[in-house]
Amino acid sequence: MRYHFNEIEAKWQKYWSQNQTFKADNNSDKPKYYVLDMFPYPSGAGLHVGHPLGYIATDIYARYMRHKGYNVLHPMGYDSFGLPAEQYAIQTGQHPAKTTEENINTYRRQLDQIGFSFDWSREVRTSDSNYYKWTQWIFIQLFESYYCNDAKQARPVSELEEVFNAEGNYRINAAADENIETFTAEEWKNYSEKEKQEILAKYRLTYLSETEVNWCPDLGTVLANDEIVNGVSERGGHPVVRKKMKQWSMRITAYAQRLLDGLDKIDWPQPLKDSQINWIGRSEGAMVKFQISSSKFQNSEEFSPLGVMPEGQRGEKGWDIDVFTTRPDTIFGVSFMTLAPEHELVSKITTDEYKDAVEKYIEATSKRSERDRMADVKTISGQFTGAYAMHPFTGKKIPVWIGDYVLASYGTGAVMAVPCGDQRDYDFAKHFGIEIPNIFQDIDISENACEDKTAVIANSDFISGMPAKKAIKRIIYELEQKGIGKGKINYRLRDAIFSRQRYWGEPFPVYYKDGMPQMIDLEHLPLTLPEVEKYLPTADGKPPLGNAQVWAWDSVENRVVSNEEIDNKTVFPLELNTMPGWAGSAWYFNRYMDADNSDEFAGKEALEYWKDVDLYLGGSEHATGHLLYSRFWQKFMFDKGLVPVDEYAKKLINQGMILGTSAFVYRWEYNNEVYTDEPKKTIFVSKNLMEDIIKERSSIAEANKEKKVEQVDLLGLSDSGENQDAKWSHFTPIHADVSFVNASNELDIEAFKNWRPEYKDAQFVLEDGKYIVGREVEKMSKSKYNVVNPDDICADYGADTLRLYEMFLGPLEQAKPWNTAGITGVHGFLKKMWKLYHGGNDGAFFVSDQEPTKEELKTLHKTIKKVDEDIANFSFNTSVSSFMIAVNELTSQKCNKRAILEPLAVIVSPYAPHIAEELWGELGNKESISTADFPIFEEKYLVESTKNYPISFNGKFRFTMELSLDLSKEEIEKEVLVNERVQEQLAGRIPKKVIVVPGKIVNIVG
RNA sequence: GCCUUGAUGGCGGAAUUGGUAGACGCGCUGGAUUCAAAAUCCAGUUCUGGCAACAGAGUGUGGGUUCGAUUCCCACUCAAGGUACCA
Repeated sequence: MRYHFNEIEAKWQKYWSQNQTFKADNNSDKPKYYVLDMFPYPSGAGLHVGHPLGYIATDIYARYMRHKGYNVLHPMGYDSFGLPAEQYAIQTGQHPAKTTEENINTYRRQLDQIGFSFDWSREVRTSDSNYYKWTQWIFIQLFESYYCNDAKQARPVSELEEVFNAEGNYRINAAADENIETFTAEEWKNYSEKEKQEILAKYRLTYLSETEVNWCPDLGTVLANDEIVNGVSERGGHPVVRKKMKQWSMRITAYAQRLLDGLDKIDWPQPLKDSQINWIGRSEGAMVKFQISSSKFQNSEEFSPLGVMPEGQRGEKGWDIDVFTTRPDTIFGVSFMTLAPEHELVSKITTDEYKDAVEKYIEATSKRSERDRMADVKTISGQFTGAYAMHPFTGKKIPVWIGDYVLASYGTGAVMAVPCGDQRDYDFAKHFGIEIPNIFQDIDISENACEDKTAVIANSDFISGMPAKKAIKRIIYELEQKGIGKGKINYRLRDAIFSRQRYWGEPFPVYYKDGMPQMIDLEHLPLTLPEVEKYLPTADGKPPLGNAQVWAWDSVENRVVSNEEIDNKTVFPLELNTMPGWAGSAWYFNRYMDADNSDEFAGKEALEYWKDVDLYLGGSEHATGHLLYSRFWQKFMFDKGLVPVDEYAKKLINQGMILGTSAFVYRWEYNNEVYTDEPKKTIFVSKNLMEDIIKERSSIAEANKEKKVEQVDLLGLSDSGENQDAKWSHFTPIHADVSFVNASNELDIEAFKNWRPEYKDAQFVLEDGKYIVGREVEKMSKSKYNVVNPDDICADYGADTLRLYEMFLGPLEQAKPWNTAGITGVHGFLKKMWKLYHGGNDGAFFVSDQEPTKEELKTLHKTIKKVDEDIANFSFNTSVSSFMIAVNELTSQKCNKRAILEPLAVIVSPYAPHIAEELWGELGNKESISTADFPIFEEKYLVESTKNYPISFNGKFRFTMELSLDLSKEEIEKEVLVNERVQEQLAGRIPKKVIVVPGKIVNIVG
């Protein structure tokens, strides 16, 4: 019987599905183990061989843990809201739900044929209203919560109101370290309901605010910074402008410190932790308040009396500029201040004299996106405002400038400029001829600023002579004494904008009464997406939901009604924005624990049982998106007592990308000037030929250094005369679809010609009658025509071969190129393994019940040991090697013993489950192999009595000697020195020293 | 610039705490089988010299520690990923 993988695989996939073999139980005496993959967005292109890599690794782990006696949860689902389905809907008018459904079906078919042990009964889809009902509910919980800095956790907003009623917000503000205007209990009670709501919004964990965003008018949506390249949208290249919009935001900044601290207790890759640490960007320093003079006061050098700005000189209330600095010790080096052009004080403090210039400058900078400004480091630009601040310690007048090197979004959007201690300030000062006072002892600043923190401070009054650390402490103390500053920890992390002007996302459970947002009660959720005619923004610039006819909330009936009823006093407009892509993925791992629950996002018992993810696997590209937001939501839900742990994934591994091997053909282009009248010819030159030509050309060019080489006919195409004047232009590499190329890089010319009409009549210049393509490793992508489809691999070699080969390619965490040619190796291994069990007549199944030999047991047990270790280290590639070694050895031992082959099937089964199930069945077992225990490694089978010692001379290996392992150091040395070959090597010399490491090596130093 | 990761044959990669570098597979070369091909099997395959035994070199570069370094330390080069006027 031959190894008919297609039949075997179909048979067992059907068996697993019918018997629900991998359904996980929420109640079990076994210990739990939760293995999670990052769920995919179901794109229209389907899976390529890069996608299942991580799923195969987790599937091996899940199956292994089942063999080891764990109750394993291994679920899968779809992150099914997203832009591509919406773009497709805009183009074709098809409802995104429909295309999404179709894509999911394709994904499911593709996943099923690879033989994953997913518990599909727990499937989640973020676009399913039974799921997003709970996403909406979590949003409401965030709205109803604020971050209490005393308790260091989220608390109900109702508690905050109680505090305000009792004592105002003085104490809360002091703890929160926020710039929220203070009020007393009395004042609070006198505020209108609307005023109260506006104040509470400043504390809620999700809130509406005017946010400056990257607005793309053509796409009708807000773009994230990384969706903009060179000032235009990445998708389509449309212009992008900065625009203020009312948006929902998530107060993730409240959790900045806890998100940092939490990293210490989870086993995640250090690079990933580093990028989160970077993203959060904690820096310690101080806030300092600089008072601004009134525009009338312009004349003298200093304000007096020192430190207190006289009434007549001081600017209006609220004109003070707060700055954040990490180097308060350099404050005596301040010679100017710079505000971001967008800073709210700019228009107020600018004097009449400079108004025009400042407006012009702001106009010029607003045209550049923030990212643009940051990318362009070299150009120094700025404008003096005419205003002056007072130095808090010297009373000196400090000119206030604006400059686009200061970013509105970091710190307070203003800096105290210390040109001697900061290179950017230095360059700015040099450029505009501003004074550069030196406040460092024995440091030359004539060329560059001194950013070295070990420099001693000088010329700085009471901190002169102090090292930085001490000076910082002292300055902060003095600032606090004067009441114009304090120590402060600043974070780079910004609150996350949570609104999108798109259709295919979760609707907010929000309607607006008097312009104030109102939440819809849980019992009326889900609030499902309305039907719209067009998926584009409305003519007046509203999001796509603005096209919906039935999108108003009846607050009495508690249901969605037609917009026409808004005139009615109890009917209100619903929110038109939808939630961003990361909303649904920020908590899905909890839903898997109890996916069918319709009363709760997940039941308490299920949450208590599964608790957290033991192993989470996915790409590192989610480091600062999904993996940060989901940690934030988990911490919030933990604070609310909704989940039992505040970090949801104990261990995380980033799988490396599988790269494609692109194929290139080389188009030779004639000089267009010569061929303006001719129909353009397309000639492709075979790779090695092209390389020879290039080489030859450069050597001809070398030989004729002075003469210009213009008329060279290296291809011999000029015989007809028509190409006599052909000038060299160059070779253009063009992607050819990899399916046209065989293993020896030979192009199927006919297939290529039929690919595109413009190649129909192309000419090919061959070598040895073949067209050889060039190859290059790139990201696997449809646009590079280097995508390899797993369907083809499964059909040609089988799912077990695909699974083994993906693991065999290299370490899981490393990026590695795919090359289908190598797949015959692992496929051959499976065939060889099959043969071990089918040594009967005509390849019939045949195993014997004889006692295995010592050698056979040794092979088996060293393999068990290796695979145990490899799986613990996620080193799946080396396991595949050891399977090959085992099968090679057993084959040469002619082993057909049940006592060896039965456990062998079990250890292979996590990797190649179909063939293992089949062999397991043939061995006479009635249950699925997944119920079998993993064989136990026994040391006794590996114990050796002798060792082939490597004998080295001066560290250089020469030959081996077989010696008993019972020998002592001295005995080994004795035996070695009397050996003939050793004597030969020594040639009469007496060794200085003999190093003997029993069981390892002998090294003779002479 | 900063942070992170990496660099080993023609290719993918292996080498547990420093102890025989190149496991395993692909590819390639030769052979068996076959009318032929596929499939299968056997042998060889880091480089240089040599028929061979063997000798020399060798894990990005340069230094160091050590009896012994792919492994540890220092400096550098290159590549990939992340991030960026972060005050």
